Amino acid sequence: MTVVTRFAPSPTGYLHIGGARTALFNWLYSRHHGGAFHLRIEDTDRKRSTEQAIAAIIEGLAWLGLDWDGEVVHQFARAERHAEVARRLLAEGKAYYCFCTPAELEAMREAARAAGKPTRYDGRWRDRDPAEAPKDVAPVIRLKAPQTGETTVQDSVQGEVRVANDQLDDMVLLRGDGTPTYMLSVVVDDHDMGITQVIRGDDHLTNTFRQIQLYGAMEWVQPAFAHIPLIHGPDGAKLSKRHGALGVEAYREMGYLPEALRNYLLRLGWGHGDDEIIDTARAIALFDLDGVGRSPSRFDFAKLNNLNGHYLRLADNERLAELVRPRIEKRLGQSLTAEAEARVRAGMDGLKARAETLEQLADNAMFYVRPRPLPIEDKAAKLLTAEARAHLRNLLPRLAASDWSLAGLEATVRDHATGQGMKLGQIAQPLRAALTGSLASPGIFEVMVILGRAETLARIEDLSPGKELSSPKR
RNA sequence: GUCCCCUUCGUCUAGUGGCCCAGGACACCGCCCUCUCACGGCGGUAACAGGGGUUCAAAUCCCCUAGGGGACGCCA
Repeated sequence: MTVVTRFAPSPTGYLHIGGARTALFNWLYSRHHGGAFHLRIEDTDRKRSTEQAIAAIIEGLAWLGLDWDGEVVHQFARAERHAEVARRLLAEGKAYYCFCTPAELEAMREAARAAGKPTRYDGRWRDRDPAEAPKDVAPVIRLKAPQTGETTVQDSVQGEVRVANDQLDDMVLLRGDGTPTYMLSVVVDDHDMGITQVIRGDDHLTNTFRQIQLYGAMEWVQPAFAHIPLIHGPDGAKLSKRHGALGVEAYREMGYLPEALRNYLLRLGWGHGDDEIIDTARAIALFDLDGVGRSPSRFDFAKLNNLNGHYLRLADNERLAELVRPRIEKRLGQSLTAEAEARVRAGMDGLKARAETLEQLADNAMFYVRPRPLPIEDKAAKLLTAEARAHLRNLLPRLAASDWSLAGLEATVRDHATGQGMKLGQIAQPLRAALTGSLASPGIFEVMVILGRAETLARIEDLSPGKELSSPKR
């Protein structure tokens, strides 16, 4: 049987990180099995669904590189089909009208809770004559669910889970205004779309029992289910905006690469032996449901950062230059000159080796593009004592005459240091402070080569007596 | 409250009765490399929630307790 999966978010907000992982697992599963992956927007809640949310979900998936097959299915557009199923159930006596008002239901739940009983609908209209119906209440249609026996889910992740049918009440299929509920819509759509494997968050596990009852009533074959554990925040509580429940676009803004996020999300809740670094091609080859764990996992930025650093080092320099340019320009407050941009490109190998995110990459690249006089960080300024500056001034004529290459500059500076009875570090560090304004940077000879002779000499001359140190603008 | 699920280093996980006085990765700490910072290499600290069983043998099977999570809508 061909595998067909789907990702079915409700467009009431951004594509959050848990949804992204659910989408990834569905995508990987279908790709692994050579099947299809569909995107269905569950917009049956008209009040909360927005176009912006739909756009955010689609953009998020596209950025993550998760492509779907066929057209996007908008659930609400299929409302008439869903209603038709409800009416059929009604005609077959497998569903019934319920004339309870919301207030009445609320009172019912209130009373049950107070009595310490489960807060379920009591089925008061299940066998009642509709002739007794109040005239001013638009009825809902409820499923006449089995009241004895039990319902079992064979879950590909959680195993066999069973619940007594008397724990489940008669769910609403069609609302008073004639629109279908989520429970009805998912089942009908999953059936009509030929979904073979439903992979979704664990929070849907208990819904599954009711959905299985609906499959039973319609005499449809049910798909296989896989409920993956939820993602929690660093403190173990449900993921909230505080920790990592941000939209994927937020991760994009923080400077993460989609391939890094994919790898991170894959390993969150899924494992394959000792493998950690798994690119997408390998993920497709390896992914299967038996590798999915059963317990919730916590979101850990430290690990994401590490992984992102790994993929940053692997990334193409041209691509990184494009990605980092707007971040640099934002810091600079103006567009990059062609010369500045050329420096960033030339220095990319050295820069990307020292960054974990594009934001850090941009921070670290600033010394290449800032106009003179270069702002000097406090710690770097402290290193530029009068004595250190004197050493740098003495070096000036030799630099002016040096061969301007990695090897040539190193030879020049080493020779100078030795001549002064100093270690290389004693001159290299002040040099670094003067040229980058910082105590940490790419190799100093690489920096000099990329900066060029004129700029290098000028930055050193900026430190001459009488010239004030420029402090960093924050 | 009712029902369901989960529980191995701080975190993500490997482990499906003997190969485990528990392996890998991130983080952390040392050392090496070294012009700094990273990278890389080497080493270290650190876990089977607790208690009962079953078995020659349990992280692995069973029961109980505790803790955590999820679901109980005319939301999805």
